[in-house]
Amino acid sequence: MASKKISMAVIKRLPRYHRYLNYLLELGIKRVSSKELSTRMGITASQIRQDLNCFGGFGQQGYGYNVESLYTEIGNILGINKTFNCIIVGAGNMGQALANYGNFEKRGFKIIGVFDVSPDIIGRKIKDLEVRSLNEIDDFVVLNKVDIAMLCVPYRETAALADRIAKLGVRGLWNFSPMDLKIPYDVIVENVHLSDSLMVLGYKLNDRFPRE
Amino acid sequence: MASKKISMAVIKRLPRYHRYLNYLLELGIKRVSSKELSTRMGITASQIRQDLNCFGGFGQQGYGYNVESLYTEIGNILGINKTFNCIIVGAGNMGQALANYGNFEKRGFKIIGVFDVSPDIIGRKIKDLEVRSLNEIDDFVVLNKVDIAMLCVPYRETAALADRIAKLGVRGLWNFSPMDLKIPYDVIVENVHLSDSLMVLGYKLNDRFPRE
DNA sequence: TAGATTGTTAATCGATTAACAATC
DNA sequence: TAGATTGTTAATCGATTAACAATC
Repeated sequence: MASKKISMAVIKRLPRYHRYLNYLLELGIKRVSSKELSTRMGITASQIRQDLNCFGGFGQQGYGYNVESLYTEIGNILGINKTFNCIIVGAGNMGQALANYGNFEKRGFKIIGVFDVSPDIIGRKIKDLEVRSLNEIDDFVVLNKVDIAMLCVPYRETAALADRIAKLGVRGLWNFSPMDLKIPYDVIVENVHLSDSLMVLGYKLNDRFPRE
Repeated sequence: MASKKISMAVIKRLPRYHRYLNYLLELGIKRVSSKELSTRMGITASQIRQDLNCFGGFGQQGYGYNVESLYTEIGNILGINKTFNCIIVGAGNMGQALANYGNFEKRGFKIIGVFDVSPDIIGRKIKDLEVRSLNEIDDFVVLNKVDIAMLCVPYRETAALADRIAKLGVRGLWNFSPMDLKIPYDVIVENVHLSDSLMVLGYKLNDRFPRE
């Protein structure tokens, strides 16, 4: 599962394939051709075959793909069989939403700690985790080999906190602040820029349904 | 602001430009060249000029771009001077997070209603909005000319609700469920697939820091 | 004016699609 | 075997980058 040079365009489609295959699996469908998947997903069959072949020949001529094994394969490529230790930094609504969202755990993202600064929140339980003081974060990260920090703190605090956490050896940051983090450590940052997404929606709406 | 055929690649970069320009503005910087912006953003100067020229010549040879006016122009392109009436459907943690997040309002996305099914939540106040029963949603949407519905309901309920809401004339859906909505109405759907994003982070981590 | 930097065209690069031989 | 469908190569399309004349 090491690095060749798969393009990001391909990688970003993998979770979507994974979702669709999971859905087919739930429907009890055993095999699927690139053509059928193409119709369902609105992607060309060519692209599907091209994408899958980046990782190996999962299909069989004349038959198509076995849904279950393809699902498993893509899961493996995405590494959902491996576990990541995750912490949530900032237990506001967003942090709580993430903590309560069970789907991450299923995919190998285990939330082992939640941190906040507010005395009102510290000590409260979210699911089975007690919210800890941010003061404890440094020791916690080192002691528990935290892989990923999910940053749900206010804008102003994000940059400094990201830096502090990265310095401790966390390798991935999942950033919910509307800023692009620049960090002088070897860290992978994945952004969830909600307002960017909403603004794109706004643009499309104005474009499709012009006003005035 | 009607449709030519600007590529999505360009549109998706606009919010980012907007953010950076806002930042420069806050720093009190008056002018910026594509070269300088390039260094700051990690995008080639060529691309910046190419992108901006999709919408018109905002710059001036020998000078560069006026930060404030470029910021305004991009804001206009994104339509943040126009208002969208938005509702939040599902007042769980995610819905509450969105309701409490002030940044959307600033960009023209006005949240005018929050809906839920749970009797525990209906009637509670989030900011200045009382959570309404989902039963009222149909009348509310029509009466208040709702433009955008932000869908934060559980997976199982999303598809049916999206359909119901789209039928009422809502034009944009901001979907937080891990599924691709297929809706037989003229509606624009923008997805925030959090688990997809997290899985991509996972992939990058396994790729950059292989284990076992 | 000379220097800087845009707007824009042309060249390159990468990603998507088409086509088809291989093969189950 | 005949039909179906993959894996893969080649063709096309689109997006990014380079180059430079126009011009402030």
